[in-house]
Amino acid sequence: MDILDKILAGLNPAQKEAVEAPDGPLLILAGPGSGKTRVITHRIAYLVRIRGVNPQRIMAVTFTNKAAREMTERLERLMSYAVKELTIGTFHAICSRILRRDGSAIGIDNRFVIYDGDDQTRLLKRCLQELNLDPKQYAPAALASAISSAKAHLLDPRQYLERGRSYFDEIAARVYELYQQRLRESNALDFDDLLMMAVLLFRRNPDVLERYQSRYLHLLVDEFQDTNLVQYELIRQIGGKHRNICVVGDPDQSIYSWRFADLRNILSFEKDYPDARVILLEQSYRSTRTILETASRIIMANQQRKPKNLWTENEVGEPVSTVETYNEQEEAQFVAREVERLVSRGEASLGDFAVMYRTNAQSRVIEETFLRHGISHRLVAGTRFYERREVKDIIAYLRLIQNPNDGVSLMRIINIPQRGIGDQSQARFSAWAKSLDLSLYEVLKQLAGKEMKAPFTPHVAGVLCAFAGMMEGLAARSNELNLVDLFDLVVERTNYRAYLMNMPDGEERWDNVMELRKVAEQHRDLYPPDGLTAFLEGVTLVSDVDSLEEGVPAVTLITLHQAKGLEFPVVFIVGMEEGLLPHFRSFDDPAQMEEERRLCYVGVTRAKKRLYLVRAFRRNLMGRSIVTEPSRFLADIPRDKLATGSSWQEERGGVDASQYAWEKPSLSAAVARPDLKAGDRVRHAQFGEGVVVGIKATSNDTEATVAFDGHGVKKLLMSFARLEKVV
DNA sequence: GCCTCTGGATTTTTT
DNA sequence: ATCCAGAGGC
Repeated sequence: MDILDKILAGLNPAQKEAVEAPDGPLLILAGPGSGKTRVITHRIAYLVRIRGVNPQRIMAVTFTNKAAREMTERLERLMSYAVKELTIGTFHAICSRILRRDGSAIGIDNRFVIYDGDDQTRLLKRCLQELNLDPKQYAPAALASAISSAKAHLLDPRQYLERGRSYFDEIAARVYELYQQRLRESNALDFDDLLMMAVLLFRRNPDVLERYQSRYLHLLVDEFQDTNLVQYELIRQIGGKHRNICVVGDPDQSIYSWRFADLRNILSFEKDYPDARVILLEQSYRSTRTILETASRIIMANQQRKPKNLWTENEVGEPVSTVETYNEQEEAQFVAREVERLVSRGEASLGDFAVMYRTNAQSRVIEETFLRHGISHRLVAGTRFYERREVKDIIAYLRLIQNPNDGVSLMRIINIPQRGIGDQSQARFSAWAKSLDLSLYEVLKQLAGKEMKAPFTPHVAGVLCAFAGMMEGLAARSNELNLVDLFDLVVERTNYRAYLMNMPDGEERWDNVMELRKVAEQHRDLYPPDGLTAFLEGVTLVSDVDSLEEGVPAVTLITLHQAKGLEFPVVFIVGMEEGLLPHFRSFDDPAQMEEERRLCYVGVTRAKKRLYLVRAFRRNLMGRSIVTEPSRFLADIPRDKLATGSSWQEERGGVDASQYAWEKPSLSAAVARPDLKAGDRVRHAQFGEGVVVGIKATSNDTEATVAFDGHGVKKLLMSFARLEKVV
């Protein structure tokens, strides 16, 4: 078969048009399941194999490493050679590579370390302390977000201050300035720096930019709707010469505005590149017609959007199931039983299922329930592996070896394992370094070399010297040892195992250290310093979805955000409630509310065959059980798409048992008290006497709303609360 | 300096 | 419910 036929085989006309589009800017607006990844990969194959473009001159940017990996794998099947020569990666990974290579032009030492969110918070707290600011008043998280915003908009502290409109902004600008100074001293970059510094590098060094511009003849960007201003600028810079910029995105799936993703980038694109060819991919191959129409109806309610006309040739499929359960335990049980039911009927296998939720906290009940049911599952995220204490400790040692200036890592491990350097000594140590205007490590080194006398007790001074000596020793060996041996040496010298084994969950923690060692083994073959660099970069720039393997026989538990770009035959979206989806935090902001809707849309469109929208009538939030309202998004689903005739519009808030869309989850302990009715007078052990205001039947219990004399209105479960009827 | 206890706050989403 | 910071005891 002819190569071109092979590349175009199975593509629809719009996809073909995108793949074969001539040079010049290209904007592809692609609905969910319309084959956008396919289009990008096939276009790359087309460029290389038909148009004869040197693969070294193509850059493809993805949102996650996983997407990059998948793209690479698909390309290997399509072109079998030269795939390694392509530049494929996330914005962060690509920028990091650029900065390692050329960052020296703006004063960045190529041994820089990358600070993750946790490191960033630690550093921010130190900055707050130094500025005598109260971390309660100025939450590190809020400051981190302000700084992140500044960087995403390419503002330095001064520019940020100029644009500031509040007292908080002023404080934030001051913190930002100090924070940035500390980063620089530590030879460290945070995630946002990677992007911002790359842009600055290009701005200040046209010759460097020119090198990249000339090299990259073609630039392809996935998930374009989630790019922010820096990323947009970066694309503009690198693609500026040849202007063969191909961006693919779906405005309806833009869910990262809190990371300063800006939908206007899509509009800007058409303005900045008026000659851009716009291609719409509207045929969807993923979901059943019912699911696709449900999704369309949900997203249609957004005001700020361009209408589009998604269609599919797929079968109508099963109706969407909306299910209300009593509480989150029952919600989880419903999911578990439904999984069991479909599996036992042979309709699906474990790997086909995904349970999606708005907040990570929701995963817990599901996980516990699955454990009890013996349903194997994999939790995307959980306590993230690379954020675990023991893992970060070892990483901190290795980072410090690579880059002695890394202040955050140094302070992290200076007393781990315990060396008797407590808070007091640590504070004195850093204050002293500051007064000498030396980096922390520099001070340590001089201390060890007896070049200065320290304002510490002899004991503390001795311990610091020993620590310095150990680090020096490790650093000295780092050039001759491969990464794994270095890893082992760090663990051995620090006696880290014994330290962990002293803890109650030491075994488990030690297992994590060994798991990390396995990651290190992947870089064993690299030349010593390169292995360390590659390893450290890898462990910082990974995301949780990256480790998600396909074909594992387990149910996937995942947040709606993480689920973007994935698909599953059977999807459960749990917590379809006001306050969760949409989340409370978006209630007062229409733009945010539209984003919540898009998030819901993303979730719904992940499903190929079956979709369940589940909610709990009661949910435990911050310790207290509260009564929920069905998500407003449910009201937009047409009746005929649902599993039963139940209509949320009519029954909003209603908890009549007959309204269950799916089979009623039945639990034991059903205690109905038909003898009790509104108006009855009752007595409760704690609240005293009151009047029954309402009675509601739930799936397995009865709930009474009682107005107590002097205790206000309470909702009580008849199975738990001992209510006595007062005659 | 370190460990333990208590009270208080705290939960959106993440490269 | 759980995590964290600060206080107080060893």
